[in-house]
Amino acid sequence: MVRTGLKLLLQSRGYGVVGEASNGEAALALVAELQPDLLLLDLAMPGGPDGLQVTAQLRQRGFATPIVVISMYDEEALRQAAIKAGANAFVLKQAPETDLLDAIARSLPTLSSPILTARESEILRWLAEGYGNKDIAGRLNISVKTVETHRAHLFLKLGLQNRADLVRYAISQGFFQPG
Amino acid sequence: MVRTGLKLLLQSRGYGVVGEASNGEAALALVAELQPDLLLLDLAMPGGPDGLQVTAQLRQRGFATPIVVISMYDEEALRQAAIKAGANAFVLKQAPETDLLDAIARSLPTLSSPILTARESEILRWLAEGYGNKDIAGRLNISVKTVETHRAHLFLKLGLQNRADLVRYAISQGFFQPG
DNA sequence: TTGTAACTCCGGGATTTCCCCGAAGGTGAC
DNA sequence: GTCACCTTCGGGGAAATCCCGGAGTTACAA
Repeated sequence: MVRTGLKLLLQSRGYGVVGEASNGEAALALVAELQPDLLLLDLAMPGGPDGLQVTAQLRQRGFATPIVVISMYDEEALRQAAIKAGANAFVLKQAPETDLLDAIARSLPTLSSPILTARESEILRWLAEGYGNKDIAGRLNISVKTVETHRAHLFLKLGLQNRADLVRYAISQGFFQPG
Repeated sequence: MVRTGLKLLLQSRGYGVVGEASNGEAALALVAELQPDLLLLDLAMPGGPDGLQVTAQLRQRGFATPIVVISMYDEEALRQAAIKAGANAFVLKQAPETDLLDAIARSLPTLSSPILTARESEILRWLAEGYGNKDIAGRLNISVKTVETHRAHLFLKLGLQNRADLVRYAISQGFFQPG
């Protein structure tokens, strides 16, 4: 449940979640299998190795995967232990989500999403809101043809096929909420 | 952070989140102020009254607000205490999100959305996925005209204007995830 | 039995919108 | 200068949309 919530949070900010594990054993196996760009790890896990041990294990096995550790307890000792074990960041569960997103962003310096020009982003918003090419052209005082060109570039850059994809992409990027 | 995740999870299923509180005091005040349709309550909260106490307090004050309690610990005594205090459901944090959604659905019996026929729901899915009328007609072995009829009915019933609205509606109803 | 209403299916025809092709001017980098 | 990119635009064909309209089925009520 909590994992699903976090997953949605991450997806809403444009991150893809390639795997989930409910315990330390599974986490270790999954990291080896999926080679993710980043690992989000809860210190407290049921049975088996806890977050600290998973972190240490991964580092011992040579994985450089950035690790962001989440903890329910705000104790300096825990923080230092996590960092010492090899974690890149330590975030409290009680902290606002911006803390987590900042920590992830800091730990993921090189990831980039397709780069859209200002005009393309603008038109993406309108398209995803459901406006037709003609409406958008009117608002921006350009021709329908120009809007179509930008739309085509959006499809190309984002690898999308249709407007529904565009809506989902915009939602996943946090442009707005579905409801 | 966790609250934001849960919020997204709920929103992705069509529920609106009208308020959030980080402790028991604030929760009590917010429920009185906002009169929500349902209260999602963590048993463990920092300082002040915990989830059990908040539940009991609300019932003593005459609030009939359905309460779904979330707990990290799978102990029968806790479950019984929560129910006895007046909670409508008890869900474990480790449980899959469907448990939470089921519990909420059970506690919110009277909420309804527009009634779609089987065919309409089917076509809504395809439309929201981004398929064209022609594709859908081919898949379902019906004519494009029929697809258009169902689409028109969907717009009428749901009060929507365009396909983007349809996508957002489908997402908000949990037909699929945006990402 | 006879409406009658809802669902599902389909067509014609006019209109609008979308989509794929190419292309031209401007800007900035090398 | 050349090259890449952004932004702008048009032609032409495909698709979707928006008006109508009707027909067969089921189900339920008068």
